[in-house]
Amino acid sequence: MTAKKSREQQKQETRQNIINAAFACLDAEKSLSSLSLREIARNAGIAPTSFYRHFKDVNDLGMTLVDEAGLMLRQLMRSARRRITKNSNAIDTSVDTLMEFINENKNIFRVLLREHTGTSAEFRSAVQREIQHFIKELSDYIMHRQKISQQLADLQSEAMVMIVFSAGAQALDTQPNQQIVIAEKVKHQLMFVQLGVRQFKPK
Amino acid sequence: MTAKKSREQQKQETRQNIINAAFACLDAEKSLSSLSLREIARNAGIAPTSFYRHFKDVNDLGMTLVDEAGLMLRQLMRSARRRITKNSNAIDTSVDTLMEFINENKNIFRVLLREHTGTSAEFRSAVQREIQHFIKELSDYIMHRQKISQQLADLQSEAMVMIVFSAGAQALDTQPNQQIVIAEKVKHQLMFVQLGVRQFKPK
DNA sequence: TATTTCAGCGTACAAGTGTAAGCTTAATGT
DNA sequence: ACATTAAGCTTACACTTGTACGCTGAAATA
Repeated sequence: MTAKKSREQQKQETRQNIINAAFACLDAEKSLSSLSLREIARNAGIAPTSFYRHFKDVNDLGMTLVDEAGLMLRQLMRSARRRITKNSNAIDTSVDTLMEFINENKNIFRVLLREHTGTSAEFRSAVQREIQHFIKELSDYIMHRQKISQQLADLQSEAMVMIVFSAGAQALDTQPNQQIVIAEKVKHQLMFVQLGVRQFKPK
Repeated sequence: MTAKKSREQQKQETRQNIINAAFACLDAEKSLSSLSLREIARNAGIAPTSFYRHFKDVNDLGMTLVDEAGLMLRQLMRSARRRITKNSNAIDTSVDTLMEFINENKNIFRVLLREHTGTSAEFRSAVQREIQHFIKELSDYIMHRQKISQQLADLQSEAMVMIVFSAGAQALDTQPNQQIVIAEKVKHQLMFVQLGVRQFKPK
């Protein structure tokens, strides 16, 4: 049986329904700016005007979605790093982890990719911030692992993230068998960057 | 005085007006999918329904815009390569040329960036095609210049283009003084890739 | 000169949008 | 026990959208 819900519990539940409905709507052919409040409400099973009880407007919801997506990505990184510390290749493990994430959370990754170059300056800078976090964490890891300067690690990290995200964008529109090809390609390209940095400032 | 125009001339002129109006509309906060036919018509100085005399729908116009934007980018590459062959650094010249282009044709570059991850699969693959052309031409140049295998040149070229485009995206939302920093950053990152490839397959 | 063609226009309509105003009803506070 | 609060609903309104239909007038063709 379903427990009786307090008012606050119920509200949080509805709020989460809205968020889930929005992520579900944000597929290959819907962006935050082309997503209507009514459409979200319909999918969340509430009346259009009830939306306002939870968010100021679609922009407000959008910021929440971006934050949530960014958070998931950072959590992913941590799990990937945990998988690495054995004797496995860091690049391979990271790429495989991210590719897996993208496939299992297509719409979440899509939000970040799409709004990164989207029509809302607010969303763009929010995504940019999330990506910077992503880069920063990788940079710290690289700096510690490869014993290079922070400046160099930042450059390497950013280059790598840009390459990986671009590959992710490709993967979103690609069948799983082709995705393996993309993953291999990316691993080589990341290797180039790593080797290049080592060469650039030897020891 | 204005010369009398033939019907065909007049039609082409109006068509071009529509294209120009559309590019003008596609600023920081308008994408092809959020751009309405009526808005374009308004800006082109024609009645909404007159639009149909020139394009089947906004999608049709969009494909034309993507093609045109891609063409400009390829022409740019050729001019950049012409500037290189002296004794200047290939990377520096290419980056500077592209950055210049982006600043002088913000909306044109924006269309490519935005529709690359946009909500229309048709646009996405059209932009992807244009980028592939871009990559291919750079790859040929690299292969010839650095005497490496085509496979390696393709990988290097793609990595470089992804890095440069990402930087371009950043530059679009950045003041000119900060753009110089971005340009310097990109040049280093491209150098990493170049050095890495050389290292990966020495000679 | 008479006929045909067709770019551009005005009108009209159905569908979808954001959101204001006010009601209902059940959980909460006193 | 009663009063208050607030999530969710229905209704309503002013807009914007794409596009079907039919007209006009001038250029092209015969």
